[in-house]
Amino acid sequence: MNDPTPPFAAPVGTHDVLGPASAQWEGLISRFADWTYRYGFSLVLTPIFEDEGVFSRGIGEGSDVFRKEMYVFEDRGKRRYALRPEGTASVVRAFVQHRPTTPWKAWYVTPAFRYERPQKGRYRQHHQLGVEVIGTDDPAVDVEVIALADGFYRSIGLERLRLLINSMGHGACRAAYLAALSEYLEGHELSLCDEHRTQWRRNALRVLDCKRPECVTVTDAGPFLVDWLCEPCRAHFDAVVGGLAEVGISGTLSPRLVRGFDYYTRTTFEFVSDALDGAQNAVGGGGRYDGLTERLGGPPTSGVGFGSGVERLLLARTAEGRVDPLIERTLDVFVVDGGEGGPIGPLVERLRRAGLAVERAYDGRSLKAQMKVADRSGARLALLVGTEGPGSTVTIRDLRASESTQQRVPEHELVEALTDRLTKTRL
RNA sequence: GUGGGCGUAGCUCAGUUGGUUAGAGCGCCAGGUUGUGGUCCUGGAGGCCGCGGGUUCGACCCCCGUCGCUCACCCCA
Repeated sequence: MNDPTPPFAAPVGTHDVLGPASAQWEGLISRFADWTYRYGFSLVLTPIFEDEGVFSRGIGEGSDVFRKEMYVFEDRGKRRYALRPEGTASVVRAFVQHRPTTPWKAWYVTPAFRYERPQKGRYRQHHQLGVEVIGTDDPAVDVEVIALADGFYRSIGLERLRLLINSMGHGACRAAYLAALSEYLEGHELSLCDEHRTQWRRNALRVLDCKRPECVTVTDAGPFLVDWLCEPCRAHFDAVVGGLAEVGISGTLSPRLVRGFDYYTRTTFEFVSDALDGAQNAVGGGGRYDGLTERLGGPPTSGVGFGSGVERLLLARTAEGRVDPLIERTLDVFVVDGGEGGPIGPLVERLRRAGLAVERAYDGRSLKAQMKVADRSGARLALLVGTEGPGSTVTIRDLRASESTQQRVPEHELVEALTDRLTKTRL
């Protein structure tokens, strides 16, 4: 009973979600489920660990995530696995394995793991929600995915959002651009920042994403991918931007936006919140990955999707002053045992089976104590049973009204009476 | 990987230049007054002051180490 400090705590960079925070999570996730439903998506569940190759080939060995943030381990059968660092690669692997009819529209919410030092809005185990559409390169789908993200974000109260958008090209124009960029960087190697002076060859695109002034100066004067797009890629990008405008969504062309994973082709985008500061202002992002299925052993198949960090979204909501849980989780009735009737268990069960949200107290507490618990439970109504001896009537008491109002009701009319009162108190 | 800040009750925190039984508010429990909650009053439970070592007659306070939390840099959600 008098343990000093508990022997265990959640591991570094992980956290438990309970209390008011868990209501926010429940609300956020159910709201996201609503939005994906409207757009024709269905839920996909995949394991949180995969063969390491799913991620090394998927997100790319040149990505920072793979190089220094992967949670890899060997199991008892000496197989090398990795905890998923993001959502897309697993979903694409599942697509290749099961080959659902296309276009396949799947949504997910899942833990994701990055081995790095935790800080505000960034954890070793965090959670991501997102969608993927696999099996079409129609720019209308890019528009849908972005519109879904935008609509969902706004529905949870994020208003200070900006959409950044870019095209990474595909195939020949991407290759031609990479060659040009490499040639350019080679000539300006000495002017790059400390890290990229030696590392740029690993992944030249990452230099575009570098925020250090040395790199910015160099890349500003160099080639940008949007100027190198081939005709089909150009047309695709124009169709995406045009389609967004048609549905009333405006974005900013952001030629530096290359994102963290190697698999992106053509459309890439990111939503940043001006309510969050600096380095962690991205609340979500995604793009197209037209070569990813092949990398994972499938047929050439186009795909596009986006993902968002749940913790980051909640942080952004808070920063915008939104604390409401987005979902109603209020008890309808709290049953108080007056002690002079029979056991209240059967009555509580009957009400629950009738569809009401019902709670009660335990441990034989006093009437006063039960009323206190009832009050704090947030229930709309208290139901007092057995307060005036055994009988067939119970008392309904409104816990919300400032002037307490009570009504005695015969037990056989109880459900109707409660339903009736609840309808009134909700108005 | 690199730096800064912080570890005292379930929570938020006080704790005087080191000095005896370590405090407050909130929460929790019980009782009183409202027939029966919310307001108010009374009482109570709950702390090896993160952990280990050192200095000292004496350490929550000073020193060293350690673990943990947190914030920032890098990068990402």
